[in-house]
Amino acid sequence: MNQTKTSYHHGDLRSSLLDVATQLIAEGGVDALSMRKLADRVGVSRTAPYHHFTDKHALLSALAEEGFKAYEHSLRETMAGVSDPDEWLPCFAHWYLSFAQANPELYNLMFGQNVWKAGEPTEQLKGQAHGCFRRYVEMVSDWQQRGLIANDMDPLRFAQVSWSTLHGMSRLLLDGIYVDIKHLDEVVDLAISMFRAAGIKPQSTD
Amino acid sequence: MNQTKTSYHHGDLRSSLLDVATQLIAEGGVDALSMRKLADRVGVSRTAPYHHFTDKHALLSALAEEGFKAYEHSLRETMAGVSDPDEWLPCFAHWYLSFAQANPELYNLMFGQNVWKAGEPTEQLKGQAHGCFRRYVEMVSDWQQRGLIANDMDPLRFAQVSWSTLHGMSRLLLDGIYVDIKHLDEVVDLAISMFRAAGIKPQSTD
DNA sequence: AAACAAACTTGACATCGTCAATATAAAGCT
DNA sequence: AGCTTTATATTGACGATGTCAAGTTTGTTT
Repeated sequence: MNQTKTSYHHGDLRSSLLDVATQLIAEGGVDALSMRKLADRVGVSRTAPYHHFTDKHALLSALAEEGFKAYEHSLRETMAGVSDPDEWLPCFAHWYLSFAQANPELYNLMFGQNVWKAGEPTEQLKGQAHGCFRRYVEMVSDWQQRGLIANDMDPLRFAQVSWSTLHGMSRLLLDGIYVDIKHLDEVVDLAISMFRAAGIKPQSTD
Repeated sequence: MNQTKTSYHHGDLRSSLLDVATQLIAEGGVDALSMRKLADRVGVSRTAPYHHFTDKHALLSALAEEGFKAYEHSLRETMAGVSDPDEWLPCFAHWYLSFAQANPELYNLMFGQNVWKAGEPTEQLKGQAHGCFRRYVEMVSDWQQRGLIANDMDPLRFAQVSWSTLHGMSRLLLDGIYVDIKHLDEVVDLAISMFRAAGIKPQSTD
């Protein structure tokens, strides 16, 4: 499993880099990842990684891509185990926050400025992220057709708002602004009930 | 207005540093702010800033604190101009996103990992942030008493969820994940209607 | 005037991302 | 087989960064 690294050519540097990078990030956050330390850990010279990633930014993007794959895989696996349609929405919401909590650094990478703002995001990455979101919109449409949420809303808009809610909660949590993790489930539950109530008109006067 | 800087002692370094730092950040983001460049720009040696801020982190925290003051000031000013209670909630929501958009780098600082995760946040900063949130919870309570939103919800929980929504939208926008700024108002409007519908039970079978 | 503390400076160090030039190994062609 | 090309890895170097340590200048207190 480990690299033999007796020869000049490593043989499988690219994936080794990604592995060790994940490990380094898990140990001390994204800031703890430096190209030099990474190369050192893999057992290769400082600049060797640059033959596989043009940039540090490119490396991070690649990690984010893997994150999106893990995201979809985990999502699919979780949802597959839920047969009761009434549980789909709450299940998704709770799963989303669990995922963020379980992979905080990965989540940061996937949705952080690191990858999206500084230096244009890869086409591949953009595609993957958009794919994730598009699939979510489809889920929303499905929920609407099944009457789980109001169907007089633009599914895209509803997806945008609800995603924002989950993303915002995740961020507040991961960034350490929201320290009160004990009542997280309650917060998520209220969010879910708000999603369900969406589209219902409050009893108006006319 | 500009520093005279003929003497050895600057006289008002601390605030000059904050001013120029704000300027530098406005020019090229937080990443464009380096202690050395900052000192240089102010016309002082590299390490002079360290007599006023123990850390780069401390500097950023101080900036974030100013951000929170600006936040409250802007909020107060905006809300003061709205007499119709029905407009309070939508007004707040739209204002929130305007603020984030108008001061992207400041917003990043106020709610970003820079200040909250890496290196413990100052007590002062924590106090200010919590104060902001506490006041928001009070606003929510007020809305409930006026019947603008359902009053059978824990105001704290509602505040947490709605803040998450607004924060999440802001982040997606600022981080460049949400590119479609054209329809932002529509998204905010749906969020508002969801806030209003919250607490109302969907017509159930029993 | 002397002592002290605050504000500021220069010098230095380790770390970082990354370019250029070079060396080595593997693969392809004749 | 040898020769060439291409992919891969290395060392050296540069400029930038955050920040410590030791010294210098100024203002303040006694």
